Amino acid sequence: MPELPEVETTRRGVAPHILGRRVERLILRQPKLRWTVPADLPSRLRGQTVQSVERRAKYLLLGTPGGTLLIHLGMSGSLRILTESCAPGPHDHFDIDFGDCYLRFRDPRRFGALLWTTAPTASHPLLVHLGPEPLSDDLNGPYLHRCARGRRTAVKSFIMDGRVVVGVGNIYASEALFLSGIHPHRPCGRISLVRYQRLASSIKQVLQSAIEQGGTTLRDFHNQAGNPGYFARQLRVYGKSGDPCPSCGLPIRQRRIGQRSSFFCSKCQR
DNA sequence: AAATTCTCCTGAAGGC
DNA sequence: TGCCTTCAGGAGAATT
Repeated sequence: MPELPEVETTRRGVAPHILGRRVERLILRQPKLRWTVPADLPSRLRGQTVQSVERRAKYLLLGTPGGTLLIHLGMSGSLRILTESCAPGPHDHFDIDFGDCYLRFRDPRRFGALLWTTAPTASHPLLVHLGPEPLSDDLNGPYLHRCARGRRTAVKSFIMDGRVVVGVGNIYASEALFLSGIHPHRPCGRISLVRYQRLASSIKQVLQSAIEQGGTTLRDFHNQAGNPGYFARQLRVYGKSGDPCPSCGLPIRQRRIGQRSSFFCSKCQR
């Protein structure tokens, strides 16, 4: 599933193809996504020029003179650049036609989104309450420690809360907590500043190395095949229930925290 | 206010 | 082989 690293990889992959390009038309085949795409979006988008391709959290933001297009890949979404016509499959919900190339959105589970806003994106309801980007200096130990003060929620749910920090999905939450030796179930308000400093750098480390893997996907971005190696990430605990802990050898445990599968070592993580 | 539960959807995996 | 059930998951909305 697209995590922040893959959204960033997608951004870098599509940007050179669509920056400065004029939208000939939006072909909307399936408007029922996470939110129903307004029927007038194709007419609003026609003729707009893409001036910027940015990312905020897991949202892709295509800036045009008339407004901004927000795209979210949800659980199963992907964007591809097509340079020649290719018959759409059943889950190819929209194409943005730039004349000599298309940006095609595919999303089998339809948890993704396509939205349009004419207001500044920073004030958009979906973005305004978002916490800092994980790879920015705004995410640091003191910040997390301060945010967690007085709260009793499990630290894993805490770091997956987009109001605290964005882009830490279920997989990377387990990985970052393992790297920093913190038990995912520990109340977030009962963790020292020093441990939060370690957690902040673990989050950055795990996301940064995943972005570097995303670079592999980037190279054959045009391939039909999808994401070679994407699932072959060096995961230490995620999905490894029963496997030996890479550090101490005890079996990795699995438990649901906040309706999400969580993986950890009960000896190495306290 | 904070925390938990519900919801959208379909492909994959497991059971029989 | 194939049908049926269960589960996973991002994140906003609803509920407690």
